[in-house]
Amino acid sequence: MTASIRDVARRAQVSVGTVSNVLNTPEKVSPETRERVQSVIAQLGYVRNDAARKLRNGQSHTIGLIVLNGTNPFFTEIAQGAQNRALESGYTVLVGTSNENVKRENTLLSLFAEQQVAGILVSPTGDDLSPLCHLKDGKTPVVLVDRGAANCAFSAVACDDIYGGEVAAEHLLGTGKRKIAFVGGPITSSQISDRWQGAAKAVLKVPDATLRMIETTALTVTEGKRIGQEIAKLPVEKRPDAVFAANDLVALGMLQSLVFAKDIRIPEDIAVIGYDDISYAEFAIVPLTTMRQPAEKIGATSVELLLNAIERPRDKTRQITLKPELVVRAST
Amino acid sequence: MTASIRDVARRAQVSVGTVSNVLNTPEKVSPETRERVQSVIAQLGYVRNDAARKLRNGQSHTIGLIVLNGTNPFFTEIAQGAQNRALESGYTVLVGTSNENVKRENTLLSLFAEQQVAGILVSPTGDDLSPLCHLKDGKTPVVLVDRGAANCAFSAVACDDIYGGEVAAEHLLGTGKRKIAFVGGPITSSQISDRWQGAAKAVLKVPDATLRMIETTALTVTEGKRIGQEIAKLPVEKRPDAVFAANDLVALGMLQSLVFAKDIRIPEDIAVIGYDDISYAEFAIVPLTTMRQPAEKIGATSVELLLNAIERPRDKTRQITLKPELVVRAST
DNA sequence: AAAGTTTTATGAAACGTTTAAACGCCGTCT
DNA sequence: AGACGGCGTTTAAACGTTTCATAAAACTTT
Repeated sequence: MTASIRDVARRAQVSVGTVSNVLNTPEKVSPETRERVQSVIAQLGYVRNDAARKLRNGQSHTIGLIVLNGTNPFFTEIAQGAQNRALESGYTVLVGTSNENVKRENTLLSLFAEQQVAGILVSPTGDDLSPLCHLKDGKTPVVLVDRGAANCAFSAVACDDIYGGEVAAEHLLGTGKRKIAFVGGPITSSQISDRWQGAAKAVLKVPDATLRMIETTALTVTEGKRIGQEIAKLPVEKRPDAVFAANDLVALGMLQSLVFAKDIRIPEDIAVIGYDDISYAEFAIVPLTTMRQPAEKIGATSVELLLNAIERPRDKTRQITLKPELVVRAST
Repeated sequence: MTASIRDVARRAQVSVGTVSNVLNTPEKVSPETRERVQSVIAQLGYVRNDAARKLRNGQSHTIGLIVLNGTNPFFTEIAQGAQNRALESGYTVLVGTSNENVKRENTLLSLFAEQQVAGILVSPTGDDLSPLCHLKDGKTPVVLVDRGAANCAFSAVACDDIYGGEVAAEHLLGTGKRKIAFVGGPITSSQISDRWQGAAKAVLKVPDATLRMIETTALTVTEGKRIGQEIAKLPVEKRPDAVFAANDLVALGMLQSLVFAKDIRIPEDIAVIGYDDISYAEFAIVPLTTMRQPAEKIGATSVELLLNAIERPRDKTRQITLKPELVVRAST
């Protein structure tokens, strides 16, 4: 149906090998032949068959990326950063969303394996990294995104969530707040538990400060809204005077409920801080104070590490940790 | 390096054909053989080589999607809807972002062609659909997303932007506003010019109402902010009393500038309406009135049409038009 | 028991590309 | 004149599947 390298060869009166050379190593072909072949290629609208190519030389120029949530701007920015960096080196990125679902993550993983991806970028859902180790043994490089590697089995671009949690809590304490609620979950995810730990560390340093955990089932706007409503229903003395939301989505949802509760002013009665600094945090109903994570940079750096691992498989794995940064706005 | 179907065959003491049958048509293989083969597959951790598979039977189960802006939630929702629907039918979606750049769009197009995608979903950047026609002649089905097909060359899932523009403007006029500014651009994009036309239609029906165009270079938050500042700088009598932003991103940016201008109240002095109803519109500093587009449904429907075209190439192309819906919030 | 039918397994060809080795040609050097 | 090297080109094998024609074996029917 579509023109193949053989059709081009016939039409240009050369062998298939020569056409292939025009495509891959043009300097090996004499100028006249090269031009003749190129004009036939244009004429026929020939495009390389990537499947045959991949099959022949065993590796593709595609890398797989698995994010936790395809609609969270934090992750779409990571994806954007990754794609741009990958494109620079002639790689394509296949993006998949696990929705924090281990099964879906594994489906994607085997899909990627079937595609013979050159490497995989993954923000893992659970604590169990064994499917990934399995892949690694099979020689597919893997880089962990937004997650530290417990041991040094993987290269990783981590974000210092303990530090981030600490800074966030310190900021709330610094504005005079003492009854802090941490809203996030499920706590099984290491990002969340790290942020919690960081916050706990900061709170311990202030004698009369307290920290409590309000657990969500997912880090979504809807969950944030729900928790916000519950807090608004509480009698005034039982309410926290500050909320540390585990990400901006949750914070945005909470803001929404709290703002419309009639006896709550933000930040005077309840201050709210989020995490990630998604683009919409700035435009929220009350501009949201948050811990900025350099999402694009995370994506780009991950690709960088992965390309490294692809090209020099014997190199040691590398762990890069990026620090979040406090951005103060009206909500605190 | 990695196990192939031949390794499996040898280990299971059968021919390669049989292994292939176990994989593709298990009912043709006797239960004992099948189990033996399957256990060897598990043992060896064998995964199909998709490249070889594609090569052999000429078609892949991948479809390509090109969106205008990978960070606009409207498009990420379309992508989400498309992926989910595609997954149901065993297809994978390759998502690319053109950033409204014709060159990048063509790069992606040829990338997809090399991947032998089964079909392409595209929200085209310019008015020139000839590269797409070219593809179509090459028998790759193409479906236009968020864009009507001028003639019937393509199937398309369009959104009735003229109607949307009209409803939006009518709403503003209905709240007593008379000096309306349309903020959007570049006007070359058909979505934008349709919305503008719709608005013009509504304004014409009201004798003392005026409509003017303020052109942006891109539909981004940054551009919205800039225009907002310019409007705030204008002397009061020259200001519009209502703004129709061509999408929510622009609206959000404008809101940001206008809210912090000291002598402007929203919606009393200036009302703002957006377009798309991205999830963050609801949580904006002033909850944003907007025209809701059913993004997920657009994605899912597009895939539906595309699968149809893939399976029955001779069928007539179909045009589906979805209508947006007015969502009134505090900004008007 | 022979002929026919169904079930199950095999073997080889083909998909389109890349690549290493081989080849022929021409000019240069001994 | 013969050997040598470069250059440009061709040839053929390989990559891992699927498919289809064929063969062998196991039942059914006369």
